[in-house]
Amino acid sequence: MPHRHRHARASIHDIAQSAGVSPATVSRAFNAPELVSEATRALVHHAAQRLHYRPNASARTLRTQRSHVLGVVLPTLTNPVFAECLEGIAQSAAAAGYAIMPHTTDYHVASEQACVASLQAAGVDGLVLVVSDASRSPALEQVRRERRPYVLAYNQHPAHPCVSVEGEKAMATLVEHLVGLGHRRIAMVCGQLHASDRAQQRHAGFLASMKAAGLDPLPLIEVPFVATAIEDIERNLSGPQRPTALVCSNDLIAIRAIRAAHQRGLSVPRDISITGFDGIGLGLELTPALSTIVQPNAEIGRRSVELLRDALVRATLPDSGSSLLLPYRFNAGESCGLAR
Amino acid sequence: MPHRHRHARASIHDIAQSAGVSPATVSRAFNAPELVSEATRALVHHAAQRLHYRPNASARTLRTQRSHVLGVVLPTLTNPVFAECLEGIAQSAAAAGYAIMPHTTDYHVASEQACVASLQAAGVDGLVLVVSDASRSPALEQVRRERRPYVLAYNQHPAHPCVSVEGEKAMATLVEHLVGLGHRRIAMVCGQLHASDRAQQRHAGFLASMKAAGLDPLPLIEVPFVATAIEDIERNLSGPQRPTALVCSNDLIAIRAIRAAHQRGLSVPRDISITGFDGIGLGLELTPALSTIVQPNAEIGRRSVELLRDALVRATLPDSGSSLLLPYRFNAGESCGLAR
DNA sequence: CTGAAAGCGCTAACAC
DNA sequence: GTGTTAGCGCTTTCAG
Repeated sequence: MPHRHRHARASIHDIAQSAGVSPATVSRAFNAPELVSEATRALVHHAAQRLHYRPNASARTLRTQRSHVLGVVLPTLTNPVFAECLEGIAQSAAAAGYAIMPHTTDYHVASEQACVASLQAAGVDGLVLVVSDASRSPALEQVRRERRPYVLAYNQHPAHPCVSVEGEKAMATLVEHLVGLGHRRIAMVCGQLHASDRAQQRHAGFLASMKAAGLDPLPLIEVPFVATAIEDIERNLSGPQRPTALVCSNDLIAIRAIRAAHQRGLSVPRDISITGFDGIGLGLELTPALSTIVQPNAEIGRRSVELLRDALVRATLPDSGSSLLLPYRFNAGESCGLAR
Repeated sequence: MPHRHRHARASIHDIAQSAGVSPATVSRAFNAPELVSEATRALVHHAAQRLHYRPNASARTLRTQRSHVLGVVLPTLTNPVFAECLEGIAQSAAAAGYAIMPHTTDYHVASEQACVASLQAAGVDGLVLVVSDASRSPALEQVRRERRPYVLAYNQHPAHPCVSVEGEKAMATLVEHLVGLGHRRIAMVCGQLHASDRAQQRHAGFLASMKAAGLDPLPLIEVPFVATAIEDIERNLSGPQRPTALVCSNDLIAIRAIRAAHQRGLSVPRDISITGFDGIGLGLELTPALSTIVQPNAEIGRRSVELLRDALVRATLPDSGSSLLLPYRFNAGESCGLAR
């Protein structure tokens, strides 16, 4: 078979031969140029360019035990929060010379663990994770079995290195805003509460600030399935004691709540106020613009990577002491109005 | 230093020793079990389990010249279209035993090429790409320099293997819908037309079907920057000859157009009709729900991976002959109404 | 400043 | 069915 090797990639050996030096020198010319004389360095670089040389990543990884790949485990990319975060991760990883390998779990706890195992097998140098519940997570146990740095994004837990915002406090801001607008009958809407520690924290913040305001929260509205979420919410929007405000555990749910309200013939914010949480880019461009907590989603991703990279260069594991609480901001938006 | 190797990962050698067989047998037990007797297979698996053995990916890659990693190049994850597509890619890649490495280009053509180069260096087995313009793309030339399979997603070009929908035809559906509602003064809104072959195709479809309807298209409204898009659109919405319908090149722009209309005091769809394109999940849940072309975004990702995987198992390169045109559907939505 | 040699962990001929 | 051997492409002592 002719031309079998026509497109075979040049190896360090080929460069060495072509430049008339040893493979070791070629390696040095790239990885420790200061150890090589200017002349040979030029020789090597020319040969490399001529032959389109690219060092073979797996050979290097095998030898150095460093893959320069970071693993990422996220619930889904269908929620823009995580897509925005991943974009941040991708950016800062690329800037630091790392590639990323993302996996999505679709909120399945078992899948979280499988993703971690698969990434460990792939030999990633570190992990950024968004887990359902940091306090009891098989995935995190799996992570800790190996000596590899990891950082949690969005999760907030004293036993782990986390990059997050203060969800409980942020939620208080929303409730206070609504109370200030005269709302008294306020209900919270969330997905499956038990499936997300973030939702739980936001719920805790909701309860606490309702109490502080001397108000009784209306019964929690749980909408476990996307397909039926709008109807589920709608069902809670009738009767004389219907809520005048809905506090949603995230922006996606808020968007569905707005739709539910409209289907009930309620205008937002005139007849009912609705708040979100997350600050997805789209939410701010909607009409009405979402009243929500804007988290720095891309920044959460970027900072997670930075923590990892720091740990990697120092050959130390990040611990809960390196956790970061990033500032959020309240977007008044247009989906809240005076109670009537 | 004691315990230096306490957490070192077990190698195939360790398993061999522990099971009392040769490394080759261990390898076979995993990769070609039928070549190994039941008894030794059990022996090996027990040893592997005991020592938490995970085959080292880079060693395997180095040896077999197959990384089982697919590279992905996308404009951004901030547009849900691509996030949904990446989710599809991630799913089917995982199902087929592949990991993925995504890179984002933020629509920069130079960055596209850099991403490809970096993925090639990383040794990916194949590439899924969404490029700005398939007809003149340095990234694609870079790809073709190496003998690795690649597939374009969303791009539609006769010289490349593509997974896409018929953008031009789909756009006609939208225009016909508007014309059927009595609209005569219709304008198209898009980002930078020259920066995207998809926008160009949609624009061509717009022009063609306007012509077919015997209508003169209003001047194209280009909104190059996200930050000023809403104002840019707003500026085109006054005067007696203002458009009664806006055809937007994608859903994100449609959302901004809706906002622009509202800021001008125009109600959608009563005073003005607006169409999108893409079918992002969110768009269908908005109020008003977007009138748009729904592309099977996750499916586009999945099928791209399938094409790649087929090529990989057959050791053949996919060519333009394997291109796939996936069905789209028209979502009437609520953002279009009768012209008035 | 440069080269020789060993080996990272794995798989695939080839023997037996 | 199983073992032996060689080598994928690279980096890193160790000599010189």
